Amino acid sequence: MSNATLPPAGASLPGATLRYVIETLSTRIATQEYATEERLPSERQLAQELGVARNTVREALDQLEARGMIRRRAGSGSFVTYDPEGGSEALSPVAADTGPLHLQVMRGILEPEMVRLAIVNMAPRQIEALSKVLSKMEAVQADATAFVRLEEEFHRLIAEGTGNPLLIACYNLVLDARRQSFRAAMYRRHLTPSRIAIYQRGYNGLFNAIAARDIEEASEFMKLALVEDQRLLLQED
Amino acid sequence: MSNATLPPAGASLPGATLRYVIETLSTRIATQEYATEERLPSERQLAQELGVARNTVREALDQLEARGMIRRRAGSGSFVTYDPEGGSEALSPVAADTGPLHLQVMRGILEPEMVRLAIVNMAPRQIEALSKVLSKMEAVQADATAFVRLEEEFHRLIAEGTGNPLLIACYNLVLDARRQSFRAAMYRRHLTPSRIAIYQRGYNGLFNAIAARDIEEASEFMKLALVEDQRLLLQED
DNA sequence: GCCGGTTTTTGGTTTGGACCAATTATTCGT
DNA sequence: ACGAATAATTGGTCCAAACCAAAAACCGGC
Repeated sequence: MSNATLPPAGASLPGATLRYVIETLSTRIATQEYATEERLPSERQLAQELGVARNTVREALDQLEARGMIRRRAGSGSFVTYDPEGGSEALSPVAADTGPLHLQVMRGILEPEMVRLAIVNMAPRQIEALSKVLSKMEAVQADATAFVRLEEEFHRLIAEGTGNPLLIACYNLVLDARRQSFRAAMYRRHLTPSRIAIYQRGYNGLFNAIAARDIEEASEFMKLALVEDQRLLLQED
Repeated sequence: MSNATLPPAGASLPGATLRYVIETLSTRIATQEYATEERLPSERQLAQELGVARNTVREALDQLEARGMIRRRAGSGSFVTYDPEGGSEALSPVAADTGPLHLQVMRGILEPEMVRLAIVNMAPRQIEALSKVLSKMEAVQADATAFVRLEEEFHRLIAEGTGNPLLIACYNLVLDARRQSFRAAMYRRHLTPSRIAIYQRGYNGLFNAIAARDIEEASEFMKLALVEDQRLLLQED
């Protein structure tokens, strides 16, 4: 099973590696790729497969254990305790009862202002990180899952670009909810390659506006991306 | 490897080293050997002094930070936040590093839109709840602490009036930060009775606009209240 | 004086390796 | 076959080093 998602290579931003491992593993658990009660690969195997040090894998497993998704037994292995049924949820309780419309409204409020703040606040280094994510996006246009994850990373970088801890915290909640919505949408096969191409164009324009520090243009592109997401998420079946 | 106090040598029990470091440091903090607000030695120094690796020191500091005993700032150092006196209320980590300006920016983004949404969404019952809080505010104008608490309740009701769980969650973070800022401001005696009267007038106007479902008017009153808070919180000493 | 750049210090992240203890699998003597 | 000794595997702990970015300290020229 090639579950290749975000290549850990490149080693761009601090915290990126850990997040990648956590995201990957928790997704595999949530999607039952590692089924309930099943034993997941040894830490050393995971480290090799994901191309990271065992220490990092352990750090990730620590957090999954804290979330109650796995349980570890020395000498034996790590076992999935998460069960998609039975009311035990692994995702943030907020995201759980946030509908697509709620999400859309909140993004409409936050994102345009967020870009404005980011533009006047981002360091060149952060803009470069943004561009790196953009390149990765072009490279994975065939893989909708990977694309959505990179989109999220892109947005996260913009939020962090504002340098406002409160805004970052709030937007993390938004991203949680967004991830939730997109899981459902992708399951319904709404994210087609042609759509991805449209998105890609939007992000390129957004990035150029940011790099050029063109506030109004960036804000407009942000709104456009939102409208596109709206089409995708609120689409009828 | 010579140690000053409790040498971890001898028994090589698992976890002994970490526990030793945590015990040592938390004791030093509890006994005010590292006083409140004071900066404690750098991780590298501590590692050398205690005869352990920096990794272990960091692990220990992680736990002390989780307990709310210390707070770390990259490039600056680790500082004792533990205070043997005081109500010992743990504030959210987000609120901790959110400055007054960050808070103000975020409120400026959220609140005007929030009122709009609330107005078109609030049930009569919720409006009545608002009015009750308003009455209580008039009754406690002499008590600044109580007044601020009621203000928070007023805002929370508006947020809940939107019926948007995501927005509510975000705004809870904002309120956390606000509480934090106001603690400092009240300590500096900036919230005088005459100021409270001004606030009260603003809230009355805001409520009337909401009750009349006048969106623009309410949004304006909300912005006004924000400006007043700004005067209070960003005031020079 | 004081403002801007450079250097140093400090926490943050990741890697890689070594050893330990609990568990499981394997092998061997009878 | 069977059970005990043994080896291999797995998570748990700790160490050492390298590099990054944020903050602070420093320093030279206007």
